[in-house]
Amino acid sequence: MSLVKPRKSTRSTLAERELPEAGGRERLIAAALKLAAEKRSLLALGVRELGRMAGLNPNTFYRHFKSLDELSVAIIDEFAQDLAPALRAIRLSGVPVELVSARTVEYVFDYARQHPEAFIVGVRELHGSSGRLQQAIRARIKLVAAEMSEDILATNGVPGITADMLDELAEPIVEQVFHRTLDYLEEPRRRAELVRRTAHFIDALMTGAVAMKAMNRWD
Amino acid sequence: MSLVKPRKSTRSTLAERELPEAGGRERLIAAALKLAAEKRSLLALGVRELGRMAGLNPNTFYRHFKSLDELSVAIIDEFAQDLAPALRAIRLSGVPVELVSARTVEYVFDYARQHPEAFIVGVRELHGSSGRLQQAIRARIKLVAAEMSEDILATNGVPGITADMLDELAEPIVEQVFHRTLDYLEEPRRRAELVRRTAHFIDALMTGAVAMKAMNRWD
DNA sequence: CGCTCGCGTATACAGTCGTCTACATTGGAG
DNA sequence: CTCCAATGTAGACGACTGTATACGCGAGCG
Repeated sequence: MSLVKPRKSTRSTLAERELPEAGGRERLIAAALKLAAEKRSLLALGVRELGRMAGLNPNTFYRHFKSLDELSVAIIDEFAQDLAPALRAIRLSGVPVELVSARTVEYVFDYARQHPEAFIVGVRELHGSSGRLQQAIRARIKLVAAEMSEDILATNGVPGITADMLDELAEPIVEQVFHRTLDYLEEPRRRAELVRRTAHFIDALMTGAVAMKAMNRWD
Repeated sequence: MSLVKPRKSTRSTLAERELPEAGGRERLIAAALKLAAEKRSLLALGVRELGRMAGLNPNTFYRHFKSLDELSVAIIDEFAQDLAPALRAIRLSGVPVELVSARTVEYVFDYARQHPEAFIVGVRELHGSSGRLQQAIRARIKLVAAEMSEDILATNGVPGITADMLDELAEPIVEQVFHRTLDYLEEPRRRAELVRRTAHFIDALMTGAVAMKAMNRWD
């Protein structure tokens, strides 16, 4: 058994990420998010402007990433990992069914408040010109939607709704919540209303689908 | 009464727009749409790349537009004018109520097929980094949504629905249709399904809102 | 100790950029 | 006819770009 002490590098641990002396990679990621939220799509950023924003020489970029494409994918991966399990926890938490929508929406919106740039950039790239980034983000949306569907069926959260129906409705719902995070970030005075409206939207969609099925208008 | 013959210029009429010899302005607009649909936001395009795409010297851009911002607004104005009246015509046309959603969705999707770049760019800029363009596009969405609300109420198209409820629901509906145009453009094999699903979405949302109101769950 | 690797910097180069200035052509008005 | 406006081109300039190459430093290993 090899007892090799790992080589220490400037790749920071999670704790270090919160320090101003974070490593080059993290500084470039933070710089990219900030610039993409303010200016242009991740893939339209410049290596030199990234370097300036990160307080690094532009060439340092190539020490960590082969391309802007690789940087972009790394960013999406980084932010997509925490959210889905937390949403699932809310849905399986025993919150009264009538409140699940509002609680979930609140959670997502507050998460967006903690990572505003990630959400801004996420929504932007979902509709951007890079098919690859779109697909990466859409895959995450599909995952959240699939879990949501499973949970709703498992808990009988919406009596009368079927897997087929959720197959149609889950993604538009997740997407709508995703979009509304930007409103939530931009309009602090309307926050309570946005939560209420978004929860209404979800509940109305589910309720209507069930009613339409009962009337044989869901084919 | 002054009988002044209007000065002829290279500003083309609508018929001329379809000729390869269209004027500089139209060529720049077409070039901008094409580039923005393929590459980057309108405001991130370059004057020289526009010139190249339009087959013009880059300086010609400044003969027609003060800035990329002005070009962008001109593009949005150009494409927003035809759609709203046509949608209204469908809603007021006497089509059976159960079919209005599908007919409207079909019309919008086919319109998008005739102007693919405009829709691609429209959705992109709706979520882009230019607050001004966002607002311009959102204003058009609000207009379509407001007219839709009026028409639904005037024709009693959705019995039980109120102006308050439509105030919440109309824009998400219009926005959803707008977004789905891109799927319609990108996935020809799924076109019938996309029409059906989008119409379902609209009908379910309305039906659900009415049912929730009847249950006193719409506050 | 010397060597290697990771990560940072500096310099350089060729290319591209926006925009300025000047010029040219055409059509229409007086 | 001359003059002016609209619209197009060419050349120039300073600034900026991505990326190649070289160098430097510190940590860790043998």
